[in-house]
Amino acid sequence: MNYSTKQRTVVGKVIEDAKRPLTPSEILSKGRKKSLSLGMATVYRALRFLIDEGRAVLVEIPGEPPRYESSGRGHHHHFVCNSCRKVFDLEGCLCHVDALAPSSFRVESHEIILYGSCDHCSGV
Amino acid sequence: MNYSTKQRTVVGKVIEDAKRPLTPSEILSKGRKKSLSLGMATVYRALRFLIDEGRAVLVEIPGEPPRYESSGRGHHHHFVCNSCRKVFDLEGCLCHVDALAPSSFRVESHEIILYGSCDHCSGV
DNA sequence: ACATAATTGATAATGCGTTCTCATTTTTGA
DNA sequence: TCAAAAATGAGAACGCATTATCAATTATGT
Repeated sequence: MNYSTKQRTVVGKVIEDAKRPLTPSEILSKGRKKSLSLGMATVYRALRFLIDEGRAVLVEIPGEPPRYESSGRGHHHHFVCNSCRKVFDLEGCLCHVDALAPSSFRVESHEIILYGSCDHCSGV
Repeated sequence: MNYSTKQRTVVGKVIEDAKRPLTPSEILSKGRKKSLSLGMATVYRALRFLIDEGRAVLVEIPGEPPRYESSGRGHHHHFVCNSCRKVFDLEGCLCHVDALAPSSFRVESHEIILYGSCDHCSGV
């Protein structure tokens, strides 16, 4: 059970090498460059395994398709470029945002998402 | 063009009376209580008009269906209850979160979303 | 190398939210 | 009140991401 295959290795590498969260179809096309005739079903299956093993995490942005990134990047948040639609990792966090909730609410986690133009798109 | 109908009035009232962002199906069921045999297509059409007129705004939460709330509540953010899945408005904002982005990025807006248990669900 | 069990990939099927269709009803302005 | 234009609502159709199917391929342990 749970064989080690070329395809899963490729999907894992694509995610680890990426500097930003990727959509399943981005993972598919990057994986196909690294080699072989990778199928979409295999990408989804590999993602499930990677998440189960804790090697990848789901990154959800409102109005955007689900993306996946390597786990072990620590607590961080994301920047969405309104121009190229890419999602970037941000360093650090202002964790006292939890104080925004009324005291009768119990805060377990938070998300901060910035929107704007990335360096490439705003530099033009 | 653009008639004033009972159905649009009802959808507008449902959104204005709500203390939190509502999904289209929540709007449908609340609208049907207020009266009549409201249809889902009409809800979607009414939402389009309300948004075009600037009376309603779209609220998107990762992994959640789109919700709509009355505009004119000013700048604010949201709390998602992990238990009952309802979305609540939060007062205030820590707008210096924009500083999280690298200086080469141009920040245009931000979202802060807190997750946890609402007063009702955590009180049990 | 072998037998077994898991994986792959192309495609079909699914689920679900949203939009379209169109006959009927309602609003509007004259 | 009347004719024209718009809105309604039930259901069909659509788009799209994800999952299931299944024969063929590949990994695994002995």
